[in-house]
Amino acid sequence: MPHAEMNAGAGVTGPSPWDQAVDRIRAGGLRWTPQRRTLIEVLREREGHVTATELIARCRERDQTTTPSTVYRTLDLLEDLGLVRHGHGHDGREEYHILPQEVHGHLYCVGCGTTWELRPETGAVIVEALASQLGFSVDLSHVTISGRCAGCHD
Amino acid sequence: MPHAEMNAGAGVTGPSPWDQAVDRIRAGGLRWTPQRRTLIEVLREREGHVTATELIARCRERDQTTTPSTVYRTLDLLEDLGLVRHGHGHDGREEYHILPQEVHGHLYCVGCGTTWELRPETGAVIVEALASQLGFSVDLSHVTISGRCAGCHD
DNA sequence: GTCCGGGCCGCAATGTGTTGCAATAGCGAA
DNA sequence: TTCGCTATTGCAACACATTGCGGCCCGGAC
Repeated sequence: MPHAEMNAGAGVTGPSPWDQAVDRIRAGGLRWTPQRRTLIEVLREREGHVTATELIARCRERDQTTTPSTVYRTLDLLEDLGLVRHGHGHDGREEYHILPQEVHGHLYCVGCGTTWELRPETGAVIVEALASQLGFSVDLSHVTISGRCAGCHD
Repeated sequence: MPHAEMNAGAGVTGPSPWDQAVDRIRAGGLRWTPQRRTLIEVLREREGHVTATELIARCRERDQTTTPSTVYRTLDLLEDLGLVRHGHGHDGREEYHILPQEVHGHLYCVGCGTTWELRPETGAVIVEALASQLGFSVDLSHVTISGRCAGCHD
């Protein structure tokens, strides 16, 4: 029985990290469950940022019996594997960054409500400033900076 | 009947902003209530950062009947008056900054759990970087940056 | 001193995130 | 294939934050 996922394009650029998820999970003596499968299916269809609430809703579309606690715990697990990262949006709600190819911070505009990713070179300025002045090593992935974007100056 | 608060040291450095709170509130047609009095008494004993939860607990020490909703609404009111500012801590919980003399961001160390205020000159670097590169004007008061402090590098 | 209007309080309900616990079920071993 | 260990689930309860609403009481008017 052919199964599309079994030969997921393992090209020169590398296979989708999600394809390794099953093995990575099992490698730690952890288990591959339907609930985890559902969440990962949802995640691989999306990119960028998602709120926990949205993920729960999408999982429930596929599996009515999805419970929040399971989703949160699975997300914790995936974060340990580096497949997602969580941060807090401008209002303090949990936000998950899917497949962070590179660690980045976020900007939130209180004017238009948009969220942008912080460009690496801009983030670097912040990281370096704090490192040199205070010896503080920033974890950019957890940073959301509020303010007003260029188009929203009152 | 002498009342200590009536002549609170209005010296050259200016009276405590809290002393003006009553008038500021009344000036807007708003009311001076026992609940608001309790919260302000709690606030004036503290400085720096407090979580909403802690404030509620301290209010309850003085007044068993304190309810969360009242505290949150009073804090909103005080924020309008500029007496407090709220932000989100590293874990997304509400944190209130008492009497922000100057707007400042925060650093949180995931190693030791300490929170520091961001020195103005360091904050300025961040503000300027984002302003010049992206035209984004940062509201530092709402920023909490996570990472590891100098003493916690694994 | 009393009245009256509207701001405010406390309750209750909702949404979001977290945790303890008993029962379930994945998966390696026999 | 069956067994057994234990990771994981789902429930329930809790914690924090927020909001709507009926009734209360602050404070100015008389």
